[in-house]
Amino acid sequence: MIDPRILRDEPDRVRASQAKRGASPDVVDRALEADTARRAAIAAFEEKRSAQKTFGKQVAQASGDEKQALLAQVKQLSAEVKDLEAAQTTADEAWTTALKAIPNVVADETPAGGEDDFVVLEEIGTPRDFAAEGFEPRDHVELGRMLGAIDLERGAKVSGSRFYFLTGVGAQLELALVNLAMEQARGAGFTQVIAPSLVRTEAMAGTGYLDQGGGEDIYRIEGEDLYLVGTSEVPMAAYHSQEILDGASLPRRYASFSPCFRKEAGSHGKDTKGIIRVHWFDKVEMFVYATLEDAADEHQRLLAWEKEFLDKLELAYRVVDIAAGDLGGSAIRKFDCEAWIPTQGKYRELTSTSNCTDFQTRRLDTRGRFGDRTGPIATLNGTLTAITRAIVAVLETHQQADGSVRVPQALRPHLGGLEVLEPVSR
RNA sequence: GGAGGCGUCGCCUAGUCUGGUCUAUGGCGCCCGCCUGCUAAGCGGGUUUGGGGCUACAACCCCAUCGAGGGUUCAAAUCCCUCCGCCUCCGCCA
Repeated sequence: MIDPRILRDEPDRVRASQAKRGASPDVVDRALEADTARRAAIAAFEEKRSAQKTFGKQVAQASGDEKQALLAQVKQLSAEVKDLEAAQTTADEAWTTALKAIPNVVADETPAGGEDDFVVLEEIGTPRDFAAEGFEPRDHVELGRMLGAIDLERGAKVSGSRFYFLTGVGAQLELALVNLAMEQARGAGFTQVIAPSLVRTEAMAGTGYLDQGGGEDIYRIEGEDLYLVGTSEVPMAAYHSQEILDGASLPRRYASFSPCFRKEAGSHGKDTKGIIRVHWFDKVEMFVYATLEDAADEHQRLLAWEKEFLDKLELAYRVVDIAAGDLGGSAIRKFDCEAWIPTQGKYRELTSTSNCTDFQTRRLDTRGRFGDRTGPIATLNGTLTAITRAIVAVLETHQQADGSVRVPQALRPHLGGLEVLEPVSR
């Protein structure tokens, strides 16, 4: 949730942000009304409660008839306190609901508009010209089959559509990518984490995911208060919930591995072929707790680390500044790195990094201690590598005419020195 | 999964049976000051968090906060219920 002070003191800033997202400003006024009502309810309750407490002390000291007389008087007061407390609770819940309905206030730099209004910040590398090389590129499905790396048929047989098995060099490739990512993260001072991929409602709601379309894309475990996470951003955001972190310890950087589960409910018919869009994949995610002042700079650093990794995979990609309407509700700004996918003839998202400022920490009750006071802190997240999409980009980009795939230099040490993935006969 | 025990303001801890000066005890740690060639020791003071009022987001006043949420009561750390977590034993298992 956003800072209530911004809502109170600068409601127009919030309205402007809503406009930039292409969303209604009504939520702002509803929240302001709820705030006024809540504060009135608090004042009413506290006044009566204070009177009740004073009375209670007299009761404790009195005895006999005097005590009975006091008890008779205070009984009515007690009933009033109870009603006012209930009213306060109701008003407070209404306020929280209204406040949570407001997405984060987007950054000034964030482009206005929707999905198609992104701004390309830079293009790195040059897409391979297969025509000039004299052969037609195979897509990752065919390459995966030839290499014995990806088994979609059996994935569908066992688990249904949008599932896969990684086999042989495919499995090796995943572990190599994970190791390369973790190695880089470790070198940059990140704490490596293996995070739980099932979390409680509290954690899932804290990141803001349940508010976006009511969690349509999220798997829930039947009969239990557990959700399967779509990213380890969720457990890592909840990791320090209800904690006060030493301000001097910031930024705290985590590189977290976890499987990710997504229903992909809203993407029927999209990317049905291959492993571009699947119900489950593994991912190494960077997650950072930082000061509010440092958050924008840290966001750039996360982007730099993402680029460093894509450079190691020797991919052609571009960096995109996502428009306000296409941001998650938690983020004020988001950069995607999109790699060139030869057989699709376009750039596809491989990594994504968001600056969520204090939006998540407010919900999850994570604060910082700065000297003798406590204050809000920021969270940021960024993909180091999402395995399936990395595999797609690597296979398609580095394929050779005979269906073999050249292994990028940086990956070789993690594949036992393997320089080329060769087709296998099955 | 079964049985039992436990959860107090950074850490440890008193208090819970017998509800009411608990505005929660004491120790450790930490912070400020005094003392002191320096350090240590000693002495004095301070030290949960959130919210509301008023305001300079100070001071001050008030409310809540004893794992969480309900309930009983004039009054709950204390009694009752539900949930969560931890520990011990048993069962099961990678």
